[in-house]
Amino acid sequence: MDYLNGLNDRQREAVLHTDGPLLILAGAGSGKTKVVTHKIAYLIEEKGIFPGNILAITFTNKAANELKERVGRLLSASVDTMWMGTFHSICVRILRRDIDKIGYNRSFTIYDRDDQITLIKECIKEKNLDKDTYKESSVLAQISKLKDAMTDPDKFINQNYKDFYLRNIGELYSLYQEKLKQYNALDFDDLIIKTVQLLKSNSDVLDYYQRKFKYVFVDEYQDTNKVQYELTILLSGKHNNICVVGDSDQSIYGWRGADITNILNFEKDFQNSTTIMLEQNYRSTQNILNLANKVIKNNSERKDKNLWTENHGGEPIYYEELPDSEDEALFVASKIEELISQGYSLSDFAILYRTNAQSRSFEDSFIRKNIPYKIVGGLKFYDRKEIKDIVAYLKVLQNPVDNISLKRIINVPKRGIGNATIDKVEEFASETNDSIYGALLSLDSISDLNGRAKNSLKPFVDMMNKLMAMKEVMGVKDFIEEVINTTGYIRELERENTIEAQTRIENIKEFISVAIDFEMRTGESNLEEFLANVALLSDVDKTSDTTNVVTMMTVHSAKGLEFPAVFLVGMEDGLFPITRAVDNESELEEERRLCYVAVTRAEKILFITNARVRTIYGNVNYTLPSRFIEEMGDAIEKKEKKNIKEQLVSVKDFTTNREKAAPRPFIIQAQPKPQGDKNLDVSVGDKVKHKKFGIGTIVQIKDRDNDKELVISFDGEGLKRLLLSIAPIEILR
DNA sequence: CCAGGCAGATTTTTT
DNA sequence: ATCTGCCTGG
Repeated sequence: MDYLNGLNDRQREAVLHTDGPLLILAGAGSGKTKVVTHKIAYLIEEKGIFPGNILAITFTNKAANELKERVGRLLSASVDTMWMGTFHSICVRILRRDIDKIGYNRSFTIYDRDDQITLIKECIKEKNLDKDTYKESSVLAQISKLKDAMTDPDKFINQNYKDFYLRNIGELYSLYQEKLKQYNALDFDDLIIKTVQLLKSNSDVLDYYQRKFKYVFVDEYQDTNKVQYELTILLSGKHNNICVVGDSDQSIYGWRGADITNILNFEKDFQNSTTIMLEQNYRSTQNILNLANKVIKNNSERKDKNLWTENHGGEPIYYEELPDSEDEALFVASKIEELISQGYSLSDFAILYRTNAQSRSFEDSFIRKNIPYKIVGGLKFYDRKEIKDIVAYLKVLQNPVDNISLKRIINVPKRGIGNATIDKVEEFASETNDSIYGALLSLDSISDLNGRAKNSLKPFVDMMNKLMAMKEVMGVKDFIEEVINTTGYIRELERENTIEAQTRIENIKEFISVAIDFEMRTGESNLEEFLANVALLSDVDKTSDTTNVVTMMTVHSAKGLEFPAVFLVGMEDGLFPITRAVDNESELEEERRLCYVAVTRAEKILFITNARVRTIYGNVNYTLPSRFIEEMGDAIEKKEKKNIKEQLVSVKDFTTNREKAAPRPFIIQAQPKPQGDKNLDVSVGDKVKHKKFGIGTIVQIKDRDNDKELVISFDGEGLKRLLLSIAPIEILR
């Protein structure tokens, strides 16, 4: 088979350049996945490289699986021995083999964001620090930054000895790491850092991997951070056949420590490197590309490049300004219906927004219009309480010294083990330098505990011991079922007998099918592997491939994906770009890159919308269109604003005194409304008289554009939802 | 020990 | 607006 078929000159050059460092600057939609798959196939088939000598690092597991599948389709040989995965999953694989060489136990647990928060809370409490001054998320962010810079706690404390606040951050960092170690747990950052440490301190391990990985690929290189960069250098160090692919215009993870200079300095960092630019786009129409180019040109810190395509023209870019987010959602829903009647299918559409919270109004309108959809990210399956609980059980059973998980489930379902009891056990544990579970094993020697507490604890310990024994002889799926039965978790939910409990049970069943899936897919039935798999899933990975539905997600999640028709919604200053980026040039540039990513997801049709009024935290904000819309200029087709609700219910009186938007800085709090014909000054509790419903009491008031939506409880009629402007009511006062 | 009620924060993006 | 965590009374 000819692996060069169907490639353009540049792509071909990239495939053929196999030896030495190679940087592929791949614009959006320029066929980089094609290049990588063909290149790997070429290496294996034409150059006789063993798949086991190839390492490919991608941004999500889904991307890794796709890559593997696509390479597999090009080849006759099996690709199973090839290493493909995210930085995190690759590192877990390396660490499972050899982490004992740096003093951890190989059955380590991976802590996700929630576990991290619980852990840092524990640290803040233990150090007696004020939890308002040391907010968990902010402390964690700082720790993560320090880890990324490979600054160790002691060094940081010494550097900042005179600064009370920073010194405490350092102390917290130190304690946090200590506890992680004690609980035999690693957070996301640690997975990579510990791998780097392992490789640096054990030359035989390093040597093994350096020999093994003759060819190393890194995708989305613009979003790698410093530690990942270092790891890349270590792994590819011997053969030096490192091929990185990326696009600096699509670097959108700066806030997470991604370091754009990794890609900008590639040529300096790697001797004798070659750079290939892929600028021909195969995804989008000329109109879409023009728009994208026009926006990204406003960034000053970038290498100039220009995407071009042979798909001339195309549909114009549609732009629509709507009164509020509800209208925006209805507009999108009805446009989708319209396009479907023209032959599009549901899976062709994506709705992209800046923040997860925006999905709500779209969900509402889609449910109303009966359009099937799925949401990527946001309210995540794996974040549900019941799933976290089960996972916590599994984590403890696999790694009993994991105090964080143990404390989560020791009294779930309720078994009469209260906080006072747990505190006493924990105290005993720390005095004897043991884990909580270790302390529980010698229950009788904890003198502080009264008989009742011991009577509650004893059955728990026996149960856990029994489960640990069973774990050794059972497959993951069977074992999970055993856990939910033995612990009484399901029984408790069944007893509750509420709709909510029913949903939780469904979710647990879903989780079991995840386990079945895992066993089938990997042929593994090992709990450790399963847990690592669950912990390292990205949002994109976690979303089931429901086929024919509309997709909703944040722009971040959309990276690397493409859709025939894209709705880029909520394009308002203060939302996109987000407020905190508005007065910071480099953050604003990242927002602009984000906008660029959003626009370039579209193949054929792109709609851009914004809402004049957006409700945040339940209060009304007047907004201005995003500055990015200004920058798009004549590349978009601007139309007069339309009010869908006005078409449905004709509101005549309020079209004349439309509020003027406030001047920048853009989002301001709603002012008291000017009074119209009717007395707009109503409040909850006021009595009203309705022509048909009679006397009622206002129980709720919501701002609606220039109007107010009232919820009124009428005597004998129940609750009614009415618009103040048009409802035939008078206020009785 | 626990359930239910209230006050307060929360929302940028995530492996 | 919704969720979380803390406090109080049983």
